[in-house]
Amino acid sequence: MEKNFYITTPIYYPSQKLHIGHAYCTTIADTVARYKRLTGHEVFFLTGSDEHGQKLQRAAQAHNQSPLEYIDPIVDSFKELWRRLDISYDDFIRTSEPRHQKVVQDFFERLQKNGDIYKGTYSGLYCTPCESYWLERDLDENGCCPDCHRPVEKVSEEAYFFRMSNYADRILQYIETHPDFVVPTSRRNEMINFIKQGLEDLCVSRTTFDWGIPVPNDPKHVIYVWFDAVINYITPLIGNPERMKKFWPADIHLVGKEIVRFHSIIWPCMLMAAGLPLPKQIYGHGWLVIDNEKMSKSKGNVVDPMLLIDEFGADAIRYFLLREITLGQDGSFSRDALINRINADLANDLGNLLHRTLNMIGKFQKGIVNAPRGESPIDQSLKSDARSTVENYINLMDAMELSAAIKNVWQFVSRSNKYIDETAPWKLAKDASQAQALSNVLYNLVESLRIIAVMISPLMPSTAQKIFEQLNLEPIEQLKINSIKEFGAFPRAHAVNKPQQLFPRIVVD
RNA sequence: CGCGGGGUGGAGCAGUCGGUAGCUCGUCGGGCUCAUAACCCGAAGGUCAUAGGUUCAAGUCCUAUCCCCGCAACCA
Repeated sequence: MEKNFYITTPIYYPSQKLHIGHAYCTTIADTVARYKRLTGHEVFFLTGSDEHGQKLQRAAQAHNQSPLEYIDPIVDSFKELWRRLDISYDDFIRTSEPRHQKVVQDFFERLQKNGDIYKGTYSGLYCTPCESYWLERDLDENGCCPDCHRPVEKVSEEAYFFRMSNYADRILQYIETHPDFVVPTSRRNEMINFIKQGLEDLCVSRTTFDWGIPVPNDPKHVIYVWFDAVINYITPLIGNPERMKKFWPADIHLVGKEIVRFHSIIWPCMLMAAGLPLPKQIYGHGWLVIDNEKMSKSKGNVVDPMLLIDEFGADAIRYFLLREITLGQDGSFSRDALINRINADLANDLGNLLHRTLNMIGKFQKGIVNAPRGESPIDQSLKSDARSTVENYINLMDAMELSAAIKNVWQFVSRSNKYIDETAPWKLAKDASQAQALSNVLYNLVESLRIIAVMISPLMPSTAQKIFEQLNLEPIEQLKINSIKEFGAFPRAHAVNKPQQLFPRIVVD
């Protein structure tokens, strides 16, 4: 069994604050990373920021700042968001860092030496006031610059090109022969179709601005941001042969559907040219849609994840994003749906299960979990459901079916609530001759809660820890999946704590 | 004919290899009293966008049509 696991998120562009969509993507990656740690993998989880390009240079100028003066606080806000969201990344790449620049320049030179990067002429439609190239289809209805609506002119300039056309056949064949390389299938089909339309060489340098990584030995050119950006995935590894061996090729590049192309065509072609192995999988997730509309600044419907965390807590947001939305498809986000999930699933089902269980142990057994002895058919059925839930959980998580895996856990939460109804501990408590039966029921409930807590720990790390604290168990941090494969590991003659609400119900007026 | 995705009870969604159409919320009725007005059980509600076709059998495969959405080389 492969014991190393490398997962990445896109590196986000610090031209504005991150929105709920970025949080969605990073939450998926974090949950997968935590799950892999739970199953005994050594995990490397990378995220970062993509800091070059004309757009950022302009934004900085507009604020009368140098690019880094402008970018630094925004990148700090990224890191603050990830801290608040409990994102367990192992490294954070900033493409402006020297370690990255060096890797990019080395990469560029390597391709130059192979003859895969050559100097040519780029010709396009240029708007001088905006200092921007446009394609024919970008132009406004009068054939003018879409930004300033002034005429554009045809110009050409010297530029470097990556000989991507040479790799078109190979990447096409690779995608066709590796069904799991681009996921989901809809994206894979899209890529196959795209390549079949023909791949042109890619212009990989710019001279119209200078905020970027200089082309080696030709510093009036800077390297194209996408060429620069995708290389981030190997930056933390390539200088360290041991790490490289452990974690490259990456297991999953998790990306949004709109940039699948860069990751499943351009980046692999670059890797082939450099003689490096290709990542094992590009996973293109869907978008969050707000009230049936794409989220965008101009529509004013951008959702700020930080405000949501302030109001509802990180775990509730994480739960909602992963439970509500089928990975790979678009999903809708709304405040009503979020509150609904929190109340129904987190407060009523899970929170209340813990609360009523601990309350009964306090009331009926002075807060002590007694050793179980013997079992009824109902007990047996609960235990067998626990086992099959863990089994399904592992299968679904391994298949990246996060939503289905979580749903499966919640079926067991319901099962546990039903178990309380079936066994009616409050009746057993009134009959001294049923003391052992009562102990068995309460034991099975805390054991079920322990198992549930471990299963949700990749998804809701702090909730899982809170459950462990209330059960008075050791910290959950280092636990592995094996600890829940058998029912009955909960300690005996064990004092638990008084219940506290995990998720208060949210009252909507 | 640029490419792709989607149309499933009131709402939001799942549906693998074709084999009795499911889940959550909501609605209605019942049960319980340990619990966060929570929990458990039951019921109503769908000609699976439309029209054809293949098949013993189609939400699922094929063809055509209508509608919605995204991408198109800088928006997760």
